[in-house]
Amino acid sequence: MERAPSVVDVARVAGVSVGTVSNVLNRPQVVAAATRARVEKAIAELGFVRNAAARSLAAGSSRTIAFVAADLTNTFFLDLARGAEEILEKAELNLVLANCDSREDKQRAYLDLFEEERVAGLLVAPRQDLAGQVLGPRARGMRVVLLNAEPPEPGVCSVQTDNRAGGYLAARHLIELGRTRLLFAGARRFPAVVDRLEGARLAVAEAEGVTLEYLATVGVTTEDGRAVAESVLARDPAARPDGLLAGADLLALGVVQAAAADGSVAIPGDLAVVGYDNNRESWGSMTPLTTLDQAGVEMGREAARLLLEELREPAGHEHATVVMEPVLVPRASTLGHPGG
Amino acid sequence: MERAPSVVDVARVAGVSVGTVSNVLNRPQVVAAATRARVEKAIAELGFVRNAAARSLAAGSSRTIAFVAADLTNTFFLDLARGAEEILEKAELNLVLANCDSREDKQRAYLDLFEEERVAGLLVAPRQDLAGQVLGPRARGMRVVLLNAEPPEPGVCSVQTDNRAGGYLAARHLIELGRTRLLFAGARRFPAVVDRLEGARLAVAEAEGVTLEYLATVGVTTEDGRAVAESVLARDPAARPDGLLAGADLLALGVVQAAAADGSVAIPGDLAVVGYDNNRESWGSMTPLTTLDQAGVEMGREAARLLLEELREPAGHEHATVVMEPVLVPRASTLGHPGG
DNA sequence: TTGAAAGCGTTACCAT
DNA sequence: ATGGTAACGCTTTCAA
Repeated sequence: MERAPSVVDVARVAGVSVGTVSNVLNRPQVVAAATRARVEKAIAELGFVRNAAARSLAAGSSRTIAFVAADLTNTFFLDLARGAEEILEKAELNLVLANCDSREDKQRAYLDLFEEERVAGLLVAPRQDLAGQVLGPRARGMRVVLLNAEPPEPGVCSVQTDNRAGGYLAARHLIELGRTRLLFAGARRFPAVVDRLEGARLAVAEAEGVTLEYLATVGVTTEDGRAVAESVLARDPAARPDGLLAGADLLALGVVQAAAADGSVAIPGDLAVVGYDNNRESWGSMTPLTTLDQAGVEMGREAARLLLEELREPAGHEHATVVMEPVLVPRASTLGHPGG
Repeated sequence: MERAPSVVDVARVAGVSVGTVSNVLNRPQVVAAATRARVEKAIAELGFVRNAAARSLAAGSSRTIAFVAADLTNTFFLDLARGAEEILEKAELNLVLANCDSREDKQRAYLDLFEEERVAGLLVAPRQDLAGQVLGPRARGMRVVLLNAEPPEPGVCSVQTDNRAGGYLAARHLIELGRTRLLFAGARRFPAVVDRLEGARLAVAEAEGVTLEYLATVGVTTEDGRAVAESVLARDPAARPDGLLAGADLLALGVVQAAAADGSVAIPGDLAVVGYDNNRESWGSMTPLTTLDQAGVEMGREAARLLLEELREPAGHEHATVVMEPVLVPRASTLGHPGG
């Protein structure tokens, strides 16, 4: 356990030069079969493992991509990671993950870390109000693709979903079900939430006799959802909404849970609820949630493709913003029980 | 964007030697305030960012720890990561994550990757039947601590939960509620599941007139749970169990979902269900799940502490196996509705 | 307190 | 097809 064996040890044991060892490692075709065998034998005997640090230092480039995610507990982010991994794997690139836990300081720290590590590229699904943090690394030459966030300035690739369309679809769905008093709950500090609200407004404007109200929440957690339910339940029954658009699934889940616990508001009977995210964490919901699916895996794939493109042609690369359409997944929280 | 500025650029601009630059980076106390200021100014001007590869190559040690997880979609693993991060952060160590998606090849690949990267240490929460994969890296001198898995051989630290105790607690809980026909469902290829079953057997042996039956499943997913429900529903009502011990929460969740969809078996009325994991993904369950919580965050902390210890005293380090006690979290799937 | 120079383990290039 | 050698960017002696 002295010191890990290096290429020079391998070279010595195999009776060849270090250049040849490097060749069997990187361009096996150019080395004679017999020599290659000797080198491979030496590698096995010594238990030699390449030193990636030395490698990327000498080669001037790393083979790993980092994915910095705002919150990995939301399965949407993990779907993004999976999609990206799938594409990167084919390009023989590795993907490592970092979880920022929705904390500004962690996001900053991980971005710094990966910049120091000179990873080949950065996939960043930031806390939406903190997308600007990628500007520094970008300016210093890092390749970065943003996911699920508005590019803070042109010239950075991104993959987003059309949140306005999502909001529109959600509202339309409720309107088509005959709901007329809609309530949108969410935290305006998230740009995505603002867009969804706008989309919902659009759908309401197109309809006759439908109203839309906005209820501000602190965040978009289950707890925030319970607060929304409380606020709704506190109202005179006649003044209650009959359709709820939640800024996120967890928020919707909180509402559904609290409503069930209280018992005086039936879902979807009295109140139809639409979430957003298709977060697996809410899949087990008492009343399966109608939601907007953002096709996370496909977004991740797309982001990885964009990044690969930028890596391959650093020069003639067109910065693109890919916008994907969310799709409505109707379930019991608006449709009622499967049997009915 | 030519070439990133290096310490020698900084040194030139600041009018000092590279050694001095390195000193302000690593041992700021030893350099005169004035010089330090000049260097810091140069660093800011140039937008210098340390190269971690060069750093760990020269210093012979990295400042990052990798966490290789079998399946990050299970929030338990993310809790482990959080706990570890909390401790490592204080030691100025970074934590990067890798998701193996329960795939043997990915787990292998990530272990290889991090060994090549010469990370300072490895935290591995493997697929339980693949804990042996850490043996290679260990033998070559990597510091590794296993989480949630039996050490494949003595001499490797690990943090586990007492699965027998968990199984025992789960069964005892059902027995105390008066259930007498217990069914344990799970996949025996997971050592943890086997232990839980054993624990359950123990509790049953202590009780009068209680029977325990084992039902093999393919895995421990929601889908497997639905299959379990199907199998139970196919039986003559008199031959059905009245208490179910599931090998994991998702499995339990599937049972609950399928039972609700069918409607002929009330939970917990006809069948009380206990899960295992306290997986957040099942928190929204129609019937909140009674489960065993494994204190993931604390396990993560403990693993990180063990790893730090091993890093600090490579020599006189005692390999430890820390076993933590799971705690029963009783909820509606065994107790019935909160109001009743 | 600062400078000079020797590595760290690999790749890449130029000879051979 | 193979060998020799100069980088890569940093840390770490050791002297001054």
